[in-house]
Amino acid sequence: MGRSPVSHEVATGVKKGPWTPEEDQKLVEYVEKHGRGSWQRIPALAGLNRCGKSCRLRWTNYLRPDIKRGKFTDDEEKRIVHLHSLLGNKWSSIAAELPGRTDNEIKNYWNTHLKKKLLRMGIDPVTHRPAPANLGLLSGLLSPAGAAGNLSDALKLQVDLAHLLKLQLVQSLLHVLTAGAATPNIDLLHQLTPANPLASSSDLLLQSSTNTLVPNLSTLSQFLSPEYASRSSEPGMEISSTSSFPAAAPPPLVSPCSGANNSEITRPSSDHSDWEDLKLDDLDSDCWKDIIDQMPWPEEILESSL
DNA sequence: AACGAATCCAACCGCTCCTCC
DNA sequence: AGGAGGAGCGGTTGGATTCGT
Repeated sequence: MGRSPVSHEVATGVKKGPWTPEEDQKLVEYVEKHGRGSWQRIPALAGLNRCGKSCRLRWTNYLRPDIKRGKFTDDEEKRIVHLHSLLGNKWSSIAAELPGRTDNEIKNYWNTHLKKKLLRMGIDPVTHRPAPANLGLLSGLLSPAGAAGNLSDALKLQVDLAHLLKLQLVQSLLHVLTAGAATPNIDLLHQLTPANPLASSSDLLLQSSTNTLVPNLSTLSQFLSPEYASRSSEPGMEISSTSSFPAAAPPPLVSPCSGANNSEITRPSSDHSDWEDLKLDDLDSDCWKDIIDQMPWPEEILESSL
């Protein structure tokens, strides 16, 4: 496995390629006895003909005692997808949320399994939005030329697209509320609930595990939709404001790098189907103008996906 | 059974970031 | 302030393994 051990003796005499069991043993024994210290000095001190970088990599990706080996569980898969939607290719940050897994392992698993899985589901693994090809198909069917085909299929797809855009709209709303800042836009949050007795700061905001403030989706959802609010309190439907995600967390449809601070996981998650239940039609208050102004319009959403 | 294609994943490379002086 | 050196990160490579014909 890996690279061939032959012809990797560079001019410096430092060995490259796969590690032998003897080398592994030397490194493990040294680190267990003396701790990590300086990786640059470890090869000489441990009696290894390797560069420090190679030792660090071998230790962190393979020899570390707390490494969990074996297949990824469904829960781990979901968490990787969810975290990737928030953080992008920040493999070390993703690995930090999955005890026992290394960034290299997660990266490999993403590239070999999860990326393909998402593509099969029609989701773009980069943006976590529906794949461009699907959107193109849908928008094509909505045009007069496209509607010339099977009408019921076209109507069904039109409904799907409407759901899709509504979903994107709500995701964008949350993005505006949480985007790129340690604190959400408190003014907008208050405008959301002008006549709502619940609308105190403590009701609207929660403190996350990273000590940043995030919108309290439970309160907001009561304003948005009583039906949603009741469902979100059901077991398994709780909205989390911490970095511990619900088991059924879907891949959000927002871009992972669209202005949000990647170092902080502050965006709450919820179940896909719940978003579709949101009743945007019920909302006719002027307070939405500011929020809508900050959102990408559907055309822009489509353009950015195509 | 034999062969080529596809897939997997450990390890390397080059770059950036951080710390120290 | 800025240069040097070390640590860490993300992307890529390529041999081993598995799959398909």
